[in-house]
Amino acid sequence: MLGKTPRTRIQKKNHETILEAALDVFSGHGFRGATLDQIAVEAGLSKPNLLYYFPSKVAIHRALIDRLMVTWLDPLRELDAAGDPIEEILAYVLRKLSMAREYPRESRLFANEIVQGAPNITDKIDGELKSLVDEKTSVIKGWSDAGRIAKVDPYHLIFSIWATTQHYADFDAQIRGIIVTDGETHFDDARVFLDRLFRQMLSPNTEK
Amino acid sequence: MLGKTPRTRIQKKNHETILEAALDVFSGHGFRGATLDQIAVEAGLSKPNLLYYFPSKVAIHRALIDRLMVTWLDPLRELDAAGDPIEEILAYVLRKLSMAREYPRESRLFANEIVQGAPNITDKIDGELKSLVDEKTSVIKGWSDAGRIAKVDPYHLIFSIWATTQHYADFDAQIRGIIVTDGETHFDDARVFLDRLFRQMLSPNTEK
DNA sequence: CGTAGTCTTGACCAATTGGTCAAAGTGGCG
DNA sequence: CGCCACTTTGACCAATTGGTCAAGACTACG
Repeated sequence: MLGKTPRTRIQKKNHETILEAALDVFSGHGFRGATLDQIAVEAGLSKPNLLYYFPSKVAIHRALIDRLMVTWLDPLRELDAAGDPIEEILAYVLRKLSMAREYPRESRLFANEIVQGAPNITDKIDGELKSLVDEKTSVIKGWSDAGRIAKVDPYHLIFSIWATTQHYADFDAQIRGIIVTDGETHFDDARVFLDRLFRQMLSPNTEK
Repeated sequence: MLGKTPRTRIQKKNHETILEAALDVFSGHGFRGATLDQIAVEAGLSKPNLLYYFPSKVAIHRALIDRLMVTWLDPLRELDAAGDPIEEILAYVLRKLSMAREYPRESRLFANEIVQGAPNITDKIDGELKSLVDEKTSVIKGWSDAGRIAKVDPYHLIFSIWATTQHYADFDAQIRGIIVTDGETHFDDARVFLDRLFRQMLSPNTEK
């Protein structure tokens, strides 16, 4: 049996291979829709071999979620209370948009989980996620109260940033059906659009 | 066997009961995660009885999607080229937000499907959805070109409206974990926030 | 009533799926 | 080389799942 942390090189490599394959399969089919056989094939391993490295299907899923939860929240962590308010928030928007482009599978993994009621990650949502959001919303509220940005509900600001950026990863299939460009130019267009959208709202001078 | 349309009263009733139960189960677990037994229990019918009214699991899912596709696009259809541009778009935002509150299961049904690559509805996306969006974006572009609203990419405007409004239904579990209010006041807050967000962006006078 | 069509279900089936296990490899180190 | 821990897998299992079927129950209608 294996301990919590991989020790040998071969363990490290296969651990990685499995998680990579599992990310593909889980993000594309959801937890229930994914099968160990699919993951095994994708990883180039046999099913029992998978279960030599991870005790169960849920354990693989859990390991994925645990690992991703960290990097997923990084863009928000970097929001700097000491920086220029508007530029800080806009930089956060761009960071999130970049993650949607570069890590769409991770985005969909979370989306799948949350759409179905977040059965396996309620603890993480109520825990680290909530506390981080609480911290950053109070920073934003500080800026708002000081008149450095327009008066906005910081929670809904963050929700709208999440929604608009992750949308490009999570609803990619829909977007590709509507915008038929060959390349991925819509990410550039999205960058321009979202910058404008949030800049307008945050700008404090445009008060009535 | 049954024809395409229910004929007797009892058929009509059970058809309805099944679709209602199926909406619950499919929206909460995705297509693959949902089981006929769950739907049967939820509907208060036996599994073979389900299959008396629908030939297969996919047929139930298909019937749901078909039925919902119509009403789901209604808010966009109502966007009136003859109305006041800004108020038309803002009214559309509110209509979408209302649907997210009143029909969260429908929203999640679509979300589940699209996140996983829209395997069963690509035809509908490339068909009615795309043509409707094309039509309305050209209306918005007309307003934009005429200077009646700010210059914005109409496609990304619609995407951002979809994203921000549906987010309240699809990511409800996350929102509830972060905003701990007892009631559903966050829908009212969202209304205010989104109105402001999009009004600012669309307002033509705030040009540089 | 009776009977023909409609509706319902218990029993059953084949395929899939998560997981087990014992036995067979394989790598590295003295 | 020889040994031992680590790694891999074919065969197997019980549970679940979508779907079938034939027999029974119900309903409407003459």
